[in-house]
Amino acid sequence: MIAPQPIDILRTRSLSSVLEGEIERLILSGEIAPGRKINENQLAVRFGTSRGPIREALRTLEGAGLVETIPNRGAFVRSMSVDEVREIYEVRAALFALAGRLVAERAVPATVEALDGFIQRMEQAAQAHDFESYYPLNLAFHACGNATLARQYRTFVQRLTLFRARSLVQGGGLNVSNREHREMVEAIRARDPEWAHQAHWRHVANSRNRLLAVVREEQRSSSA
Amino acid sequence: MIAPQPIDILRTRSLSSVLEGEIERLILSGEIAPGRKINENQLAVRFGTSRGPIREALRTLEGAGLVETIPNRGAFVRSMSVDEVREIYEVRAALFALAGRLVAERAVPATVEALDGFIQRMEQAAQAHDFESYYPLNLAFHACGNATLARQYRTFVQRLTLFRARSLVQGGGLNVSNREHREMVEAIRARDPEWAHQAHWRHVANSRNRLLAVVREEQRSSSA
DNA sequence: CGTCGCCAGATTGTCAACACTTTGAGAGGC
DNA sequence: GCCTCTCAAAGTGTTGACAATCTGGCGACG
Repeated sequence: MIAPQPIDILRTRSLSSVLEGEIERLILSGEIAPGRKINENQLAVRFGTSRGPIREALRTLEGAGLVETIPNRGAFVRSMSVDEVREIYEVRAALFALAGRLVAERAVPATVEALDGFIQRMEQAAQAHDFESYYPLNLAFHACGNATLARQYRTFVQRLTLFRARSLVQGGGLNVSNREHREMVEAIRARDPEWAHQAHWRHVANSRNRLLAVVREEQRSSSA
Repeated sequence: MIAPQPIDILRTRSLSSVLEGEIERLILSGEIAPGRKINENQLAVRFGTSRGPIREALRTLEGAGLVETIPNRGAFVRSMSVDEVREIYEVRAALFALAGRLVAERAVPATVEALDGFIQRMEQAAQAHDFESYYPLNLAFHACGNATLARQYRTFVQRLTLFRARSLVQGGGLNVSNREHREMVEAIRARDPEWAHQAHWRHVANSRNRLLAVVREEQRSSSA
């Protein structure tokens, strides 16, 4: 794979867009915890730039729902309440189900093959590492022929990592049943949009339930 | 109606957020046509500010999908292709259907009453003026109990106004069948989530078909 | 006559400085 | 001792200026 960096990186990427990715990484990795304040000056000296591009990057991240700004107080990493997580899962289920439906309608044999191969590797691997964000992004969404949908879905999944129990969101994938995966692929192979829709929807709903169950369990044990 | 401007407008709103709304208006009203370049300096002198806040506002609008920026070339009003419109309608249908489902699950009698009253006024009025964006925003979405969904849906509907045949998007509402409206409310009143889901989905799908039909008609007559 | 290279104007990207707001600590009064 | 007021430090909001890049037209050359 050839890196298209030497020219492009400075040609197509302005400083603020690079900073956007960099700050996003700081947030998603948890280096700046949810609820914490984001100091513009601090970031400016850290990245060796002025505050201008940083402010622009923060504005973009605000639109993506990763950051919340309070006038004259500054920017804060958004902290997700359980209710908000529930809301996001609702929307996510609808979007994922739509993707499943579209793939089932439009899938070519190569698509089904790719999905099959992926599922096999999934089942071989003991750890379904980060399946939640990997599977839909790289396969179903690339194949569904709706770039708008793919982009939208991405931001929603991103927001979930802001949930205070971040490890839970990713760790929840470990419990994911391979049966659900297989059913989704099966529905796509059968080119049954309605089935695919429901299978994908249920998968997200189940993921949500698994997560919320862990959260409840955690709360109970911490209050006990 | 009392204007809460004197204090609030400068207290809670930073200059860039005001500019964001102002530029958004310029774009949605068509004063700056899709595809046209947005000159930062020009806007700066027009609003009597510097370019900083304007650049921030443009970054926000870029995230909302109303503006597209090309490095070292500047910002352009996004122009929607027919394919993109089709994509947006697909996502919009899924989101609207979700709203319908949620309202049907959670509606209290007052909600159904409000919907009923609205439909009656709708049928009395000869012109279903701007129903497309009014109905869902003010009623279904406020009632569905998912603020994230409401916000998301709003940006999608906004983008549609960027479609070159903007008048079509709004004018399309004039042809809307009252039967579809009534069915949606009926499904909600019956508290039948699945029915509401499908009714809302079909409504958007039909809207899309009506719009695309007009577009095709337009193309045929212009090429003939 | 068409093409290429070059230059000036316009515009964006970035920076450093200024103005205003918030915050937190300490002095003073009750 | 507790509350309030004042004030300085920190940080955000905004500005104007500078550097880098793009655009369009002019002239030279093949």
